[in-house]
Amino acid sequence: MAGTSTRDRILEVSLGLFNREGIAAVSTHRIAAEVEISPGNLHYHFNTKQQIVEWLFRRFEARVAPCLEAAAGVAAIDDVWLTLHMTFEAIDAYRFVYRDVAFLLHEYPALEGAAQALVTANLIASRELCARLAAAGVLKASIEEVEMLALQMVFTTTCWFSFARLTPRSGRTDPAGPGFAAYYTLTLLSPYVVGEARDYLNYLRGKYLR
Amino acid sequence: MAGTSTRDRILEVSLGLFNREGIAAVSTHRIAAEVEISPGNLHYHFNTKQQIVEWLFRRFEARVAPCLEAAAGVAAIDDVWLTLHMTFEAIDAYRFVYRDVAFLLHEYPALEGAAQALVTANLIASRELCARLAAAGVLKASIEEVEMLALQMVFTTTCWFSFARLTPRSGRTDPAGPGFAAYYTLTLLSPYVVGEARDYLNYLRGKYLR
DNA sequence: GTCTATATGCGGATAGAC
DNA sequence: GTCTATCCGCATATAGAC
Repeated sequence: MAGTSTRDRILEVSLGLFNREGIAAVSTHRIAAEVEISPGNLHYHFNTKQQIVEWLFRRFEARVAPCLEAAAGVAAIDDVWLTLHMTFEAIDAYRFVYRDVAFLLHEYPALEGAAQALVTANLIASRELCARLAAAGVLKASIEEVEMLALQMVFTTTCWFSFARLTPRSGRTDPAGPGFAAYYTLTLLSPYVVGEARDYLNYLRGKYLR
Repeated sequence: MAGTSTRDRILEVSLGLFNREGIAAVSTHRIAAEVEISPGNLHYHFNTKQQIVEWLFRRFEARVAPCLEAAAGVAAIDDVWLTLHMTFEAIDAYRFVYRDVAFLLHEYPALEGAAQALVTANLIASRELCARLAAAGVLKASIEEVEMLALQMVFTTTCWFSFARLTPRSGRTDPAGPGFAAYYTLTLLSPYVVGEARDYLNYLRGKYLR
């Protein structure tokens, strides 16, 4: 963090603030103060707040892309486990994006297309993941069931952290962490998993519950 | 709408604007203009914007309560169908609440407890719904599976409409409507439903798909 | 209950010196 | 690249007449 450019520090700090408090609640003055530069200097690097948001969004896309690639290449339950973890960690790192999506898209309409494209890409990758598992005999599901499973997975990756904020932190398992999110998603798959793969899946799920 | 009091008209109009554009994007001036009264008059009825939001939130709670009661009293697939419809219509009518939850709770911390309580109540009702279906032999699921099913149902009712906004409107089925939301939720249940109840459930699901 | 007029503050963005 | 100082506009909230 010491040798990084001011520009990068602005992005880092903005990301942290946006994730914690939401885009709407964080002013450019606030960002400048946190980076320990003047508002004028902030403006030198990014003319508008929107530009900061858009840069962070692009970084988010770049961070998610390999997750989708990994998802589309899955062949066994183990890969699913790995993929889910990658994906949830990426989304958690940029949770400001889905934190208040409606607000984000309303305020920055330019992102609407990109956001929908991301969900669509996610949907395609998840569909592919399910189809491959079905082809490998790990999953037993009709075309329609695969379609719905993919939808369930994308819905979960997109919205889980928003939801987790509303659930009471009960005991050991924290639903707001990537671990529980992955556990939840594996559970969606479980009714359709057959044979010994199912035992292994349940073993993995058990590990999350501790 | 003609004979209603100014106070009620303010709430009605605010609800509409909040649902459509989000709380953050709607100013009190805007509300006053839409109701066709002066900002000063608006202030006479509600001292702060927060008061409007809190009143609407209480109305939302009142609207949801009977849905939870109905859910906890379910005994057959038909009742699930009815309950889901009621619930999604209620949430759709007050969709501003979950539209940008994080923002809502950050801006109006007083609502945080109430919002979490609502989710908890929803969780209890959904758990009861699943347990009753299991007892009636409609559902075959372990305790842990019932727990996860309930969680899935609550997650869906809470976040579905936020997510639907991100999906491309493809052809006939509009994922942003209460109908598709109910269809989606029934699908979550389906792997655990046994016997002729399953056929009936699939028949119901088919109706949504047209 | 309803209005007009206004106070107050904050957030985004800019100008211009160093 | 970085600063200080400042403008502009909007949103919340208020004062006081009718």
